[in-house]
Amino acid sequence: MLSTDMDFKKDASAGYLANHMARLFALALHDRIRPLGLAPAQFMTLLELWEDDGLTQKDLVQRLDVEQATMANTLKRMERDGLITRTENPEDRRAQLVRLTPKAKALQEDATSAATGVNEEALSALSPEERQAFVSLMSRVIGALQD
Amino acid sequence: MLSTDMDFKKDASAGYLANHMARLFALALHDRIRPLGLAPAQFMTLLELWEDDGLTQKDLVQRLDVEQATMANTLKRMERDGLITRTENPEDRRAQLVRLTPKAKALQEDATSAATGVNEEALSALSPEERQAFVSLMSRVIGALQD
DNA sequence: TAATATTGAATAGCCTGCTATGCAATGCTA
DNA sequence: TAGCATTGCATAGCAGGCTATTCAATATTA
Repeated sequence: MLSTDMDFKKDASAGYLANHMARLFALALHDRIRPLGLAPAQFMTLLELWEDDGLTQKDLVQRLDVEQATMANTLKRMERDGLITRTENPEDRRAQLVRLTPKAKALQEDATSAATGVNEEALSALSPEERQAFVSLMSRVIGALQD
Repeated sequence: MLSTDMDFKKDASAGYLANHMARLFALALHDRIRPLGLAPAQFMTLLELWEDDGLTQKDLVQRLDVEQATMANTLKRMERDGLITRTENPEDRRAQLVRLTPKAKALQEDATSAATGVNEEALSALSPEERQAFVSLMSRVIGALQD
């Protein structure tokens, strides 16, 4: 009996595994940062703003590689939740500067250690060399998919 | 200057990379199967039904590791799109048997080769040994996150 | 400089995750 | 067997992806 493309084994498929793994990561992160009043996409956005407060929506779109509409919705929820404010941009009246509230600044330590905890849990079964290799392989696959 | 958890580098974070990679996989798959009238979650569901037609919703939930409500919505869209029908289960009137339409059966070859193409594109920069290692590492990380 | 092109954001609409509820069918047990 | 617990699904509501569209502000250029 010939083997064809129709024999598709999801448990050996990189795409299937990537999706499953990402869902589990998101769930684990969600569990840990929910007590802080944060959702995963908000955390990712905060990572950039903790580093550089006062970015524009466009800056965030480029740094996080999501669509502009996705970021617009995330920022709307973050504004609703008191994590950011938007202030006028003196250089361009179309764009606004996204600024962290004191509440958002205060979350940095707890949120980053929650995320570090998720990574440690996920990688707990891997040796240091394997962890390094895993991150490197994912980066290369991301590169290949971005062409 | 002390290094703390507050120095969180997203490009070295397994969770961030997993999310980014999964989004790129999903986009690539979506592009390739859109002409077939399929969306990614529908394809995943079809993979199980091509293998075993006549599963229940509960079977699909267990095999694909998604929540029951998620699968209920996916099946609703698949029924709307003429990919499945639901027939009475003689053994349990609560559950129905999900059956493929001829249309869905006819998509198997094209859809699986589209997915195979995405995997090949994604892994194109990796050696055969690296591809093997990558799949194995993802499986182990999934296992660690499932506890 | 007036007309046109580009750019930054907002909005609408869809898919796919999730949690929380509720309901009907089935199973168990006192 | 009557009552309670469990199970299979549907639905509501939300987050966060996406595309497509629109609008106002800015930039370019004829």
